[in-house]
Amino acid sequence: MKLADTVAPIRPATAAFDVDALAPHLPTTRRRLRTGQHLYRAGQAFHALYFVHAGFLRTSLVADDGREQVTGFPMRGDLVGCDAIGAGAHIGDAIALDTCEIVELAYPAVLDACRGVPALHGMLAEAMGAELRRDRARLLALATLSAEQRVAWFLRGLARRQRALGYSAHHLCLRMSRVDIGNYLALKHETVTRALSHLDADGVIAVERREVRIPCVERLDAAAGAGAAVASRAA
Amino acid sequence: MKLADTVAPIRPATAAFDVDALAPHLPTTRRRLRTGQHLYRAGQAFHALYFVHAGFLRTSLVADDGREQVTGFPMRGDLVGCDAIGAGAHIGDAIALDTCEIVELAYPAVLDACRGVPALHGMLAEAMGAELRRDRARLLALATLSAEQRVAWFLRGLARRQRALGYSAHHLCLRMSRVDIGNYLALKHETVTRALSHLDADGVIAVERREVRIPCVERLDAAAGAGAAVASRAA
DNA sequence: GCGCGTTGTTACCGACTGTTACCGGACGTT
DNA sequence: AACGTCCGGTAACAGTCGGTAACAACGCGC
Repeated sequence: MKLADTVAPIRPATAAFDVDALAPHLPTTRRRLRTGQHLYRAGQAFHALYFVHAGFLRTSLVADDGREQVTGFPMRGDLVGCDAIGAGAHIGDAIALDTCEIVELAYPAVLDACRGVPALHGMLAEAMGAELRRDRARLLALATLSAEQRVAWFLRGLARRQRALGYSAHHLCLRMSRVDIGNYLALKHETVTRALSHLDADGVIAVERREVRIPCVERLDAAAGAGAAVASRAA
Repeated sequence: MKLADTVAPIRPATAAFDVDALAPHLPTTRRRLRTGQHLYRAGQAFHALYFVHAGFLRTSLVADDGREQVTGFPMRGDLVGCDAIGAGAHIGDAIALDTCEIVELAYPAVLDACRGVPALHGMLAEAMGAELRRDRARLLALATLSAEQRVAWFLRGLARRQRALGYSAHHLCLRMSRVDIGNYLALKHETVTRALSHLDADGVIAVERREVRIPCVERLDAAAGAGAAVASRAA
């Protein structure tokens, strides 16, 4: 049975990591997570990468003193856990924001599987390269953008990913709390609220709790300011 | 001829990437860069990774509108250019801060070389994983630390890497300008100067232009605050 | 020597964001 | 229904950092 037969296959342009092509060469297991369940926790032994087949997660880096930095919100088509390769243990948590379908790829077995198939050869390295580019685009955004621009940049990124998966880019459902968004963007949750309210007042978006409507994507691009430029290339 | 015969070999604990073990299986070329010369520029076709055998560089991410974000200061033992894997072209500049000895590793040939030798199998993935962890530790530092703590955290990281390479951790020579440090830490150069002056006034360090003495590493750790905790694990 | 550009330092002011506080609503538990 | 908790929104206040400016130190070419 193919991995992606319950829903439409993920288009190559969307997924850096083609788990369907890999599956025949690697024994994979599927896991189902419910909201709030952990995929892994900081300190747990690292023995597998995880491919998100459906659902949304939140990944974080956890410091020794308990401080937490949200590193991303993986969704369908994303590969999770790469930052533990070479470390032996996971350096942060991964928690489900809603019901998730996860494909578990044993490490280092996944290396052998890629090795055996020329077409899959650089796939893992390319997926990790893409993750490096995303991290650095975010660093640039955090370093150069104001609070309001960062929030617009964040919404813009979510909308683009939704659109890449075939959904509408004009309506978002934020699975994460204001605190999570703030942690991701190096802001406090009050500031996130302020920025969302202001963008709403300006007519750029329409916010109601965790529902966001984006009438005009171009206006959101403009609100994200100059930082928008690099995201399109690095995404 | 071995690659590392002009100076002492790099200890395995220091270098995530063991270029000496790889060399017999891959035709490598050496390049020499002088201060100010570019190793690559944003937009150039990506066809090789670069291993720093000696010298210091500055890598950056360049946005479409020309804004630049410094992403790191690679030194002896570091692998440069990984963030271009899968992108086709380099996403930023790499410039020499002094005379550099660079080993050029053709891509994707380096994948084949690793594939042929079991011992080198996950080496590239592990080096990239380490880079991901460094990026995320930096994100945590930028998100949680004050300006002065960030500067202390930066100096502390430099000192640790110097010590790992066998040099003294009590004396640093900053190859990069205040502007570069500020860009790396998401601060303005005046703020970097202020932080350095304040740390000097407190007796934590002694600064004179680009020379920094660190009489007591523990005091620098303390000045870096809580953010110091994660760096040791993620570095 | 001299002028000039670059880099580094310090001071002052103001804007942005963090801090604190309080309130309301949604949700689950007893 | 009553209660507590979590999440979200708003407001007043305070602190940090950026913006600007002026100046000093150094390197460079003439």
